[in-house]
Amino acid sequence: MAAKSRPTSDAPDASDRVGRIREGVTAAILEHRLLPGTKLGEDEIGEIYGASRTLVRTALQQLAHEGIVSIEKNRGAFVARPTPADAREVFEARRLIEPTIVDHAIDAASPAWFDRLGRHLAEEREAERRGDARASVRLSGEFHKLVAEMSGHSIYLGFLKELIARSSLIILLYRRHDTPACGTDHHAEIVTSIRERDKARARAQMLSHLNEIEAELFLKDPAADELRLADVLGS
Amino acid sequence: MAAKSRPTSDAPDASDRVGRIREGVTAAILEHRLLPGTKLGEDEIGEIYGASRTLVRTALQQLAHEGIVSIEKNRGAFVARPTPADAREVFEARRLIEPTIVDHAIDAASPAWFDRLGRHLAEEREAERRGDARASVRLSGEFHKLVAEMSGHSIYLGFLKELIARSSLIILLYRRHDTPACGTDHHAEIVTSIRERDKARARAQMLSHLNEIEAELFLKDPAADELRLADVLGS
DNA sequence: CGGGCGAGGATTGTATAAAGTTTCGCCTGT
DNA sequence: ACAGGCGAAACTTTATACAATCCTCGCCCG
Repeated sequence: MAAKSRPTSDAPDASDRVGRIREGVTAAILEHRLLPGTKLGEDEIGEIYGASRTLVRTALQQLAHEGIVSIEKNRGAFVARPTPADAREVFEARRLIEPTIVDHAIDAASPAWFDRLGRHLAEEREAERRGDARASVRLSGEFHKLVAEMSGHSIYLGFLKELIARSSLIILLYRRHDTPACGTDHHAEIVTSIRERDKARARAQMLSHLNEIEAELFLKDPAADELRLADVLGS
Repeated sequence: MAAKSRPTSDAPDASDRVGRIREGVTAAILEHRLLPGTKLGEDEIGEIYGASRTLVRTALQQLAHEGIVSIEKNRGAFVARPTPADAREVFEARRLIEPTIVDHAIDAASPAWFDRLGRHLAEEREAERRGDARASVRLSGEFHKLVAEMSGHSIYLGFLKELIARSSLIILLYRRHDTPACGTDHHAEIVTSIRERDKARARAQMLSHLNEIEAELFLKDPAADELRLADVLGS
């Protein structure tokens, strides 16, 4: 009973002010309204949410643990700037974990979950139709979280939340062109496989889905003049 | 950075007081000096470490995120009490991640790492010889963390740290008999496979090692009158 | 005119104090 | 004698004040 089973993706407790701050900042980061490297001043955020610095601080610490905010001692908190190496690690971890998650999700599938999956796909299509790139990225991540919730595996869910948050940041940083269309189709295919309880196909589809997402990225590794400079100075 | 004085879980910066508190409490929990369910009062800990409640609080929040401390609103922090279901999830996650970690460790293996592995095995044998069960459990966990460090995969390392911390708690809660002897041999076998760069064998050995650890546990699931009562009331 | 140096301002880190909530003991009423 | 409620103490939570640190900008010197 260490962790309560929560039906939704995150904690939407209206009374929990720390949670509200965390949610708000997370959403702002994942929807690309806050760019990597942006300073997150404590007073500034506290002013916005009408909260004291104490609460802002705990929220920022939680986000730092999730990997989407980096805290530098005596400097403050900044939106994290994942390196290409980070990106590769994140996607490798996702390729390891998510096929297994789909497996479990199929075991735990029920009509109620099918409903939720269907509704989510509709939401994704709707955002896609509107051309709302921000919502698309957010919903794309939430799809994966939804599958993880289905699996009923709280540890995998926790890990995946972290990976998803970082992934969204990575995608927005390193995406090559604006090609957000293909993702939805993949999701629909995966849902079909889940409905038909075809584990092998679902796993394969999830894997190739992740591979395609990563393939759309431009992970300049030893390139970029600034990066080389920073690397030289850092070593 | 390769040769640190202490290969403990996190950064043991002497100047970082929050880190010291976290290390101290973690060690106390993992060595079974603090039993699950024990209240961790902020004043109490602050007194011990000569720190203000502010610092204690941040340390406890970090430990809560790691899963070895549970914070209940307006109640305080307690040593986490993983359920049998939690235990199964933890070990399943370890069976998924650790074989992959060994794979990467073999890729990154170098003489310096072999040295560290050898020294660690010696430490484990020494603790075993002394019959120091507490040190044995701690070192056993640190072996797995060491392999994860070798892999150079920071995300896997972070995940594994969480899993190891919870595992230690689980083992101390649910172990059947006192059979701490077999672990060390497995570790030595795994190191041998790493030295010989035999990935397949290393993976298999890691997997069976984890299976044996879990097999030594007694995970009473739907038993215990109290548990049933709590379940009924909770739903 | 360029570069080092120091004071000022701003921001974070830490401690302390006020406010709200829970818990435990005690007391009363039946 | 026991159940129920009231009240005080202890704790967590939140806010605010203080101290330390770092960055910026202007000044002085070479």
